[in-house]
Amino acid sequence: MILDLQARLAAAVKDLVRRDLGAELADVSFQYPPKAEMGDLALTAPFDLAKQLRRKPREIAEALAGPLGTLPGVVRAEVAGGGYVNLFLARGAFARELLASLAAAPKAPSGPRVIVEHTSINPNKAAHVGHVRNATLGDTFVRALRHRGRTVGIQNYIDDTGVQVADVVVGFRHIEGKTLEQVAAMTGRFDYDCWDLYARVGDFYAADPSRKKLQAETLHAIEAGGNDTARLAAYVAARIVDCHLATMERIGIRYELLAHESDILRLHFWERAFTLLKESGAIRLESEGKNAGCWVLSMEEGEEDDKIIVRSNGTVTYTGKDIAYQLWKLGKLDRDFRYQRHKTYDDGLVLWTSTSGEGESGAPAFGHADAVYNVIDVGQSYPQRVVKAGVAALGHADAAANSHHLAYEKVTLSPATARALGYDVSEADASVKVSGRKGLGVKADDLFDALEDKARSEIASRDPERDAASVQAAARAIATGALRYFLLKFGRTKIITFDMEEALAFTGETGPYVQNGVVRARSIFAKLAADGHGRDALLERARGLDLDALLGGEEGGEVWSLLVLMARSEEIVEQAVQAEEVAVLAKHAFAVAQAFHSYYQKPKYSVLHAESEDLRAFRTMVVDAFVRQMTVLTGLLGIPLPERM
RNA sequence: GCGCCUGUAGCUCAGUUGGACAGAGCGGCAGCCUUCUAAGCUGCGGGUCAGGGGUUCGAAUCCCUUCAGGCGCGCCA
Repeated sequence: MILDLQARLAAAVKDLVRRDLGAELADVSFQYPPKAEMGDLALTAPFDLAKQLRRKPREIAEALAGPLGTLPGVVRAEVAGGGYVNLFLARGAFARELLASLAAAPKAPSGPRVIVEHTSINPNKAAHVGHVRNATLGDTFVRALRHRGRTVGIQNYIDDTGVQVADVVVGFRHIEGKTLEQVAAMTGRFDYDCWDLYARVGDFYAADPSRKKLQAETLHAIEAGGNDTARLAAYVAARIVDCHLATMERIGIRYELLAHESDILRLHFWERAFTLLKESGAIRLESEGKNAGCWVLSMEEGEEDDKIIVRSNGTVTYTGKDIAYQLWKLGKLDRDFRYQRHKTYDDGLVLWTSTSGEGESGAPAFGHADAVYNVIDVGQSYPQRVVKAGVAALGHADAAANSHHLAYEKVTLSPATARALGYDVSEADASVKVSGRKGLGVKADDLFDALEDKARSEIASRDPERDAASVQAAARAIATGALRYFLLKFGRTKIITFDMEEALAFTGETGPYVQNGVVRARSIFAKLAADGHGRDALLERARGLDLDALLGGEEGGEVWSLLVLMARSEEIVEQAVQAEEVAVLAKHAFAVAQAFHSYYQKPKYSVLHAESEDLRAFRTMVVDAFVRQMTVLTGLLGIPLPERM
């Protein structure tokens, strides 16, 4: 909401500068004074103008302060520091505007069409914490994009023909000697069983390197299709994907399309892309040198080596296939998948899957995006740059510019956590790498179970009488909030050294802290109702209050700083989208909750025991605004709000 | 060798396009529950922003350089 105000003020400031100083300001940026007493918005224009006008910032600030103080919505302006102009806003009007914006319905998506691809776990074993980091980042980014008006499609890419799936198939066939029927008859945690089996396959190859040829044969059979090996692989991948979907749904993460590698192969996306790349001259056939016989793509920037797209034996590299797929996402490949319904979520959202067989009618238009965000770990930066270069080389400069790699760092394990998982860790190690090959990692469901258990026991220690269903619902919400906040509070370029004890924290800068703020606020309404005060009547009464007066003074000042912080929310969401950094959202939600906790704590600001009906109405209004704002913010973070903690 | 990322309080991390005395959580110490649930609040202590140089009215932030750690650079996927 503060963005609108800033835009209005910026225009006024430009006019003023033009009229009084005869100078042009390109941008007017606002900052926030370090202390609330210093003002509500800080204008840095005098610094920007200093060079242009060859005058001291302070002098310019003094010249501007007078007229700035008379702008609409501003009650006074003060010069501060070396040349800031601090604006004091008209509190009543500002508060009314904020309240109106919080009451308004969210706007329907109308902006550019965007695809976000995230999760994309190899379908051969259970998901681990690192995968949850990917999914949480992607899911939260989607929520932020939608909030800012983008039309977003969520895709999860399934590499069902890769070497990882082949390895598990080798395990089933050659270690365990199982047929498809026997595998299908397995009960229990299939993804966990495959996790262990995958680790055993690593040992199996290591014990006799000649066994590696089983991997090659299996991979070949999977690609060829129409045989028992391929059918087993398809079964394993499909069943694991369903495990992953169930795991992610526990923390509120859903998808709209499962795009399968096998369909990209069968529908010949690559062949079409190859034709386009050759025709446009984007790739060239090398006749000599180390890459003789290969089709290569020149990397634009720097002295980088050419990237091989088609090998001298005529087969395409992984990166080549990825270029084809990216072209499809951007609507630059005149091929399409066919689609089938995979499942319907309980709220009616349909998850579609790609297919190369018969398609079903009713599928929305997938692909054809104006912008694409691929959420993939930072290790894939180079291939992602190649994909982008490939799109650009085809002459799609805009599409290439709109191809984003949302790169994030890995999750490693703290020595303590690795030891708890039964691994020997030397004293010197600061962290331990997760390894699917070794079966070393914290499984997502195990972590979530641990969080739920902890939440249940915390609840039980506070309220032993509470009924089981209510405990379960709250425990689930708290576990989700704790996990999502934990994974979101770090910047995405930061390696997270995962420590079980730290992840299980429910106090301090955590999801439960944020949730608890809202729960406490809501409990005020319940108490009010029990005491015979209607919330709606109080809110109605608040409409008639003199907010300028109430927002002055000691309590008013505290409320005012809470309102200003809340008003920054839209700006923060936009920042998260622009900087592709959702951690700022998490930090902001925490800051708002913190400001509220501090205010709420003081008995003298009690809503229930307010000195007058007007004060009660005023405080009710504040609490209501906080709940509304936090509902938006926690919704963006995917942090559910339990009825009670 | 080239490229990217990271280095800020004892620990884990924030720090917007350069801006006002460098912030939070945890841990430590001292307090606050017949008071809207204490998963909370208040106070105290804690920093040569890895080192050095430069640009600027102003640098944790930009440039150069050194050091330390991580990742990437394959006719693997």
